[in-house]
Amino acid sequence: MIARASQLFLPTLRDAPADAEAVSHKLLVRAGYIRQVGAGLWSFLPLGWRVHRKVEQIIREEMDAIGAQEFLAPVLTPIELWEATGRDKITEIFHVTDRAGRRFMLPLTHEETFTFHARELQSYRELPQLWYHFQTKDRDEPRPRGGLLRVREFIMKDAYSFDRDEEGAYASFERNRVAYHRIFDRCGVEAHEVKAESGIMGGELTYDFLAPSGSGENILVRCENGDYAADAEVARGIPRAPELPPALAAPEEIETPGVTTCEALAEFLDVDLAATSKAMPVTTEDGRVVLALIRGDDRLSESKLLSALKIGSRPATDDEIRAAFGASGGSLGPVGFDGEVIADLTLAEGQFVAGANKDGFHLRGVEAGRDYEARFADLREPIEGDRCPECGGALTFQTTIEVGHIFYFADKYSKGLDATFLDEDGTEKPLLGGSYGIGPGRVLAAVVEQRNDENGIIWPRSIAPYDVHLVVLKGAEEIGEQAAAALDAAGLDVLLDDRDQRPGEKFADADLIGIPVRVTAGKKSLEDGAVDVRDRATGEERRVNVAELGKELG
RNA sequence: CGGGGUGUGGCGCAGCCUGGUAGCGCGCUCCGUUCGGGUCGGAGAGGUCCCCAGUUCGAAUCUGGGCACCCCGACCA
Repeated sequence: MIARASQLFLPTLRDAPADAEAVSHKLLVRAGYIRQVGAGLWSFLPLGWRVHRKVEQIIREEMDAIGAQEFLAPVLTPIELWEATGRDKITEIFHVTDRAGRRFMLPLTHEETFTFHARELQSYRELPQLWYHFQTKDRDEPRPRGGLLRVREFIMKDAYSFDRDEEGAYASFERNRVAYHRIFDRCGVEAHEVKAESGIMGGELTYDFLAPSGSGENILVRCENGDYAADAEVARGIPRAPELPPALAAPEEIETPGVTTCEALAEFLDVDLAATSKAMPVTTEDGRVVLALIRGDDRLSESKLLSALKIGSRPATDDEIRAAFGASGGSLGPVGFDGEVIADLTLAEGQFVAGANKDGFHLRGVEAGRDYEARFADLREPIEGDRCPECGGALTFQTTIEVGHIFYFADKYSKGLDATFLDEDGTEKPLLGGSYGIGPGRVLAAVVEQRNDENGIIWPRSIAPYDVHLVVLKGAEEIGEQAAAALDAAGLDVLLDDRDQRPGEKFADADLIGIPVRVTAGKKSLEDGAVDVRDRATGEERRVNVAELGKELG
C-alpha cells in the first residue's frame, strides 16, 4: 500500500503545545498522531489510529492464541447491572438518562456486562470460557494528565475468564499473564510484571504491568540483581541500620523548645535522624484516632497503612489530635497514648526518640514493649538506599505507566449477578472470574516514552504506522515512484513523501514521525539507480539499487 | 476537592503594571529564487483579545462573576 503525504491529513508542528509536559504528549501532538478535544479527550488522527490498530492487532492475535473469543459489548449500560454488584456508587461513573428517564451509565470496565452474559453458562461442561473485546471506557477522572497517559475516554482490551474452580481460574490467569508478556514484547515496550496493591480486598491475585517512562504515576522498585520488582506502594525495602545512642533504663524527658519536625529534632539532639520516631495520627473511617508510628527518616505509605488497618483513614485534624493526645502535632508519641498504636517494623527493637505528648518536650530511650504496646507492620515507603528484601542488592526506582492489569476476582461479580453453573456433583456454584485489561493508547504512549531521541519518535517496526518512509526529492520523482512500486510489490506499506517541500523539511518530518526505515530518492539516484536506506534508530545508511529494494526490505 | 498557572489569528509568544488605531516569529496563499537536513526576497489572507456584567468619552488592558485548559497534590474500579 502506498500513501501519499501530499494527500494525507498529517499536521506536523514545529513547536509542541506549551502546556505539554510528557515527552509522549509533545511528540504525538507534534508528529500529527493525536489532537486534544477536551481535558482527557483525544482524537487519534490517521497516523495515530494506524498505530493504535496495530497494537490492537497484536493483542488480538495473542488473545486468540490462548483461545480467547472476541466479543463486542455495548458502551451504554443499564444502571441496574451495576446496582446488582454495588458498584453504581463509584464516583468516576458518567451517568446518562434516556428520554423516558431510564438510567444508564458509561462503563469504566465491563465485568458486569460480561458476567451478565456468563449467566447463560449452565454446566461445568461449558467451562472454562475466556472472552474479550476492544471497547470504549469512560471514567470521570478527577484529573486527566500527560496526553494519553491518563484520559477520561479510551479504548481498552478487556478480557474475562470464567472457571469452575480455583485451579482452573489460576490456569486461566496464568495463560493471560504469559500472553501479556508476549504482547508487550511484540509491541516493543519494556514492561515489568509486579504484584499490585491489594488494599482492603487483600489476598487476591492482582498484577500490574508497569512500563518505565519519563512521566507516569506508578513508581517501580526493582533490585539491581534482577528478580525482585514491585510497585512502590507495596514494595518492601530493607532500610539502613540507624546509629542508636546507648540504651537507657527508662525514658528520659528533655525539653525541646520549638522543635516540631524529626529533622529539627535530630539536629537539636545531635542524633541520627533514623534514631528518631515520627508520630502520624490518623482518624479511621469508623472514627477512631490511631497512631501510626514510623522512623524519623521514613515516609508513611498510605496503601500499606490501609492494608494494615483494614479500614480507610485520613490524617487527624488538629482538634482531634489535641483531644486524643493533649498535645499538638510535633510533640506526639506512643508513650501514654491510650489508643491503638501501629508501628513500623523498624521500631520493633531498639530505643528511639519520641514525642512526649507534651508541647515542647520529647522522650529519649523509648522502647517498644517496655514503654508502650503496639502492633507492628510494614508501613514505610521504600526509599533510595534501601536494600532488596530477597538478596540484599541495591534497589532502583523508576517512574512508570501502568499499561496492563490482570486480576482474579473469584465470585465477586458472579454473586451479585447470580451467575452460577451446575457442577459435576450436581451442586450449583458461582462462576469464578478474572479480568485482564490493556490500554492500547497507553501502550502506544509508553512506546514513545521509551523510544525517542531529540528529533522525534522511533517506532519499532511492529507498530509503526507504515513500514517505510520514502522521501522523494525534487527531480527524482520518476525513480521515487519506481521505488514506491517496488516496496509496495514486496508487501510493504509505504508513506511516500511527494510533497513540494525542501529536503530538510522532509527529513525533519521523517525523523519526527519515526517510521523505522527511511528511503531517500534524490539526484544521485538518477545516476546509479539506487536509493539511500537509513535506519531511524541508528542513523546507519546504505545504498540499495531500486531493483533490489523489495528483496532487501521485504 | 486543595495549591499554583494560563487563556490574544493554525502553533509559539509580546502587549496588560501606567486604558486611546492589536503586534512579532513560525505556519498559510500568490510571485520570484533555491533544492540531499527546517533557503532567500517580495506581496497578501487570517483575530468575537475565553464568556458575561460593570467602571469609563473610550477596555485585550481596570473591577466583579463565570468557564475552559495545564502543572503539583488528594483520588484512582
